[in-house]
Amino acid sequence: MTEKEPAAPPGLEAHLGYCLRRVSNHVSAAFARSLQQQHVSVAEWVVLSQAAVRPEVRPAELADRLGLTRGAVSKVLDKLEGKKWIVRRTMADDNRVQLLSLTRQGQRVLPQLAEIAGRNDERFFGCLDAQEQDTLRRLLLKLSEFHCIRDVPVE
Amino acid sequence: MTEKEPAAPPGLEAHLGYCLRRVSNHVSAAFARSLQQQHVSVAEWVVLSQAAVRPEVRPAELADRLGLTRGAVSKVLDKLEGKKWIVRRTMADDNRVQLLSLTRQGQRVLPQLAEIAGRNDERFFGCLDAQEQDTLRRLLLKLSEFHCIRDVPVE
DNA sequence: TATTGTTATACTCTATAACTATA
DNA sequence: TATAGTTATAGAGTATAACAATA
Repeated sequence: MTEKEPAAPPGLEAHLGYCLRRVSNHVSAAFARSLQQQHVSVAEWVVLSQAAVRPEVRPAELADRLGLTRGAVSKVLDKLEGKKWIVRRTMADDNRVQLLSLTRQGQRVLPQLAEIAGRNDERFFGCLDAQEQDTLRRLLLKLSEFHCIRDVPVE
Repeated sequence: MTEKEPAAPPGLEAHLGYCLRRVSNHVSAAFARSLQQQHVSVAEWVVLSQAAVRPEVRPAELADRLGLTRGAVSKVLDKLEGKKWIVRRTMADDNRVQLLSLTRQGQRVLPQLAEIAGRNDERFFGCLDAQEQDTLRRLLLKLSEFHCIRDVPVE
């Protein structure tokens, strides 16, 4: 018996990164489909969530935090503004800067979207018991912290 | 004190799916960048790996397995054939069908790409000890099996 | 000049569906 | 008619870089 080759997994499954991606893509795709039924993209959900958590956030800060260009953020904001979920206000001191905030409608919609995310989580991770879920979360957080992953994933 | 709100995580981090995606996107992006330095896309790496594991595989089977359309697979094959890493042979019994196989050059390149994947894994998951890595793999496999995830992720 | 946000353009990846050829 | 693979077209999403307004 060799030590290195498990013989069964035919190459790709040997890589942890591959296993992670396979599972992650599956959950994310399901989530994206659920959102899409409400005509919401993942980027919109992430931007809306971030704007809710950081009142008066600026587009530039969102771009940094999300790992997108300002142009890309600008377009997402166009969509969210079109839905009347956020408003862009010009800062009094510096007219170049925009301050973002959720409208009442945006505040009402956010928990509905969060519930979609919650249901998606439940459906997918429900096959793990509480302790396993905890372990998984702990390992993911350890990886996040070790590598200083602060970016909010959009794609 | 409320029971539901952990107060600290501001919304997004409450979702396991979100944590998973954040970590997965980070590893995958790093991997994609490493591959790109060799002018190889993730889709090309996946298709090449699959063709190596299943000699004489047909494009249609790859499309099913990868969750892509046949048209998309056709284009990836064009690229791989252009690099002389695979060849398409017409099946003798049925001229509609193609049988794929790696060229000698493709066979030589594959382990080099696998090493890139390996190094990427090591760099990223190295902060977990052997047991933690094992636990993570076990949890991911459990999720894969429970949800019958067979698709090989491409994006 | 430097900075914030917008826009014009192009690129990549993928799907849909029409198409060719074989069966 | 049905099937395997290709190709034409279109759409989503993003980046790059030129741009306007402001500082």
